[in-house]
Amino acid sequence: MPLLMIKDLPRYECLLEAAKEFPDLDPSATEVFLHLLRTGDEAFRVVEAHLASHDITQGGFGVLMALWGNCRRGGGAALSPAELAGRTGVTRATMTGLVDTLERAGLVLRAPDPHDRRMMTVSITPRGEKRLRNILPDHFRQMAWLMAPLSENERRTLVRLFSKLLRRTAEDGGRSASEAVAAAR
Amino acid sequence: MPLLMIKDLPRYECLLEAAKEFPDLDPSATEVFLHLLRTGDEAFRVVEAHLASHDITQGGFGVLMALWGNCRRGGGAALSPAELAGRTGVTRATMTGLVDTLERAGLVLRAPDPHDRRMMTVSITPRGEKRLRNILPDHFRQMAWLMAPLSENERRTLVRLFSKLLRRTAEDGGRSASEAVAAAR
DNA sequence: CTATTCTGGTTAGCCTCCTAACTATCCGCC
DNA sequence: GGCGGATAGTTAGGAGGCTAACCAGAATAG
Repeated sequence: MPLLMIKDLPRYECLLEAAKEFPDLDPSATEVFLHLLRTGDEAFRVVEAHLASHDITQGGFGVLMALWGNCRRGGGAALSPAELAGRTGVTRATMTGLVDTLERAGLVLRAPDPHDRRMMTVSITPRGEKRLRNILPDHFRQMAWLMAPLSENERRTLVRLFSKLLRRTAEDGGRSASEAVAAAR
Repeated sequence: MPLLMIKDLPRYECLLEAAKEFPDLDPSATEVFLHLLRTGDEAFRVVEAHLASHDITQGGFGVLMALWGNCRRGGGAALSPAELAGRTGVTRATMTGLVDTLERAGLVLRAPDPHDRRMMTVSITPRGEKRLRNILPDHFRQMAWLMAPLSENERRTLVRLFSKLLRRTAEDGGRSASEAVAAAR
């Protein structure tokens, strides 16, 4: 999510002033929105840099985690590309490319599904699992380091507020947020 | 920031269990981290979709906002690509491509700098400004809609906690977070 | 049992983003 | 005044993301 808007977040007074010209501008909403995107982006870049030092991308890491997690919780050792795409929030076409890359690196294996000849199964290789176990401890430490400034109470608060926002984006099923905004006029 | 980890955030009990195997895993830190990335991603996608309906990308929008904002606050009507790259948090190489696209669409104009022949100046065209004024009201409404579930108090809290996290990622100047993590072992 | 429709994976083409290298220009220093 | 280092913009090459279109196989309708 690089390049969200501007790197230096505007001061609140600037937002108040801009709101005079744009009556639709809600200063506090804008401020928290910009902070959210900026903070998410920063956190994302930190872990992305860490993963890059282990020669793996965010996308590849997500796929490996999905496979490994599924395996560990007894869901079977393999998943179809469509299932992986659904779990990682990416299109099937993108998943093809990700699995290509991972397969080239020997971290993952593609095999035809014996029951349905349209389907493939993707499974993590021992090498992929080893790579993952190599990355994870640092990865966890990094998340802990990033969140260290927050007390347990503050963390609970954040999760609660995030959940509120996630319900917002998830709500109104087929109706997109744009439509909802348009309808509110 | 698409594909951050997994679409369905793990339940807290799962994190507690995983922490038994990985002593470095801080369950509450992991939980808030995942929620942060997920929420940021959702919010990002919402506005991205809205901007796409106006035939503009996040990157292009950021550039236009930087130019327009700079102009409005009396900083002059034009900025150099390097300056734009700095403000939007993108590399100079990326900015070349973004300005290319915007120039093709007639929203922006490139001109040589009269004082320094290495430099270019990028300025927003009337058409670009018109496009922006066309987008902004909906854009502001969208941010307000997304943040509507939060009270003013909750918004203040969020901004305060985000600021804490931003200080964390910005701190330790040259030293990267990875190194800090490594040093903490 | 055939025809239509649906579904899974891939391909093609585009955009954004990156790093690394290159070119042109400016600047400071001897 | 000229030479080396810094700086601005671009180019080249790669990866990830998307949509749209395609093809093979499966499911369903009649």
